[in-house]
Amino acid sequence: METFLETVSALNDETRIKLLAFLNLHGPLCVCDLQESFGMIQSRLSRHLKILKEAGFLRVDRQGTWAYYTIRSPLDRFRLQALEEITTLGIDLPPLIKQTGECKL
Amino acid sequence: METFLETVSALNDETRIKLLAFLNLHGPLCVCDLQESFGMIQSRLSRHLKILKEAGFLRVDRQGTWAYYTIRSPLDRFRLQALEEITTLGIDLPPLIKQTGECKL
DNA sequence: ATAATATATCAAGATATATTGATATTATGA
DNA sequence: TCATAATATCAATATATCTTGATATATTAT
Repeated sequence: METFLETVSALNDETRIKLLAFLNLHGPLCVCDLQESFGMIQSRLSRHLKILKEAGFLRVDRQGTWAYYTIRSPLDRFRLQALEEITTLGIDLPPLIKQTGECKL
Repeated sequence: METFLETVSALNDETRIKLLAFLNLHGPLCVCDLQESFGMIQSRLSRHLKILKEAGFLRVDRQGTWAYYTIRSPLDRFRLQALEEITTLGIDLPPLIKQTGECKL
């Protein structure tokens, strides 16, 4: 119950649904890439990414000061089903803006 | 997106998860049966049932003053997956207290 | 029509969640 | 060590959601 509610609660936000769809599409991205792509302030992104991570959807890999977020693999059954559902929604996502090398936002 | 969010939002509450599990187990029940079984006040139940109904999980059949709520059938894919997930959670539910004939709460 | 029952809705207060701007943390490089 | 860049966290405010008690609606029986 606890876990299910945490999963569902994490999904209960448009921003986070878009982040899941976007990361599912574009693989590991650092916060500043997402910041650029979504035109969203950093603290807001960090918060949502943390919620998705703690709910078991995302994995973080740190490389220096960068934090690369990815869809966690393997996802358990229900989280995977939710993600699959999200991919069928035809959500329109912003274009990917990826920093090459340094970020300097 | 709209629909998905409504579905997820409906699932984002412990009371509603229990109601889904309970109705899935015990078939059509009227509000006063649920009221007795859960020891919950009527306005609270009505509200949660309405949310579940509007999110596509429940169907209501009116017979006189009674309103019988059931899991809607067929459920679409994701809602069904969510319900199946709920049934695997081993949630402990109250015993069913069913009114025979008149209700008179 | 009136009374009684089942359910729905509303208003108010309580609690949770989201957003923003500011500050803290951590790692890198000069 | 100091400065800078990337990320995380915090405090304040705004917004949404839940709960309760009161009231409204609708149906049945008298």
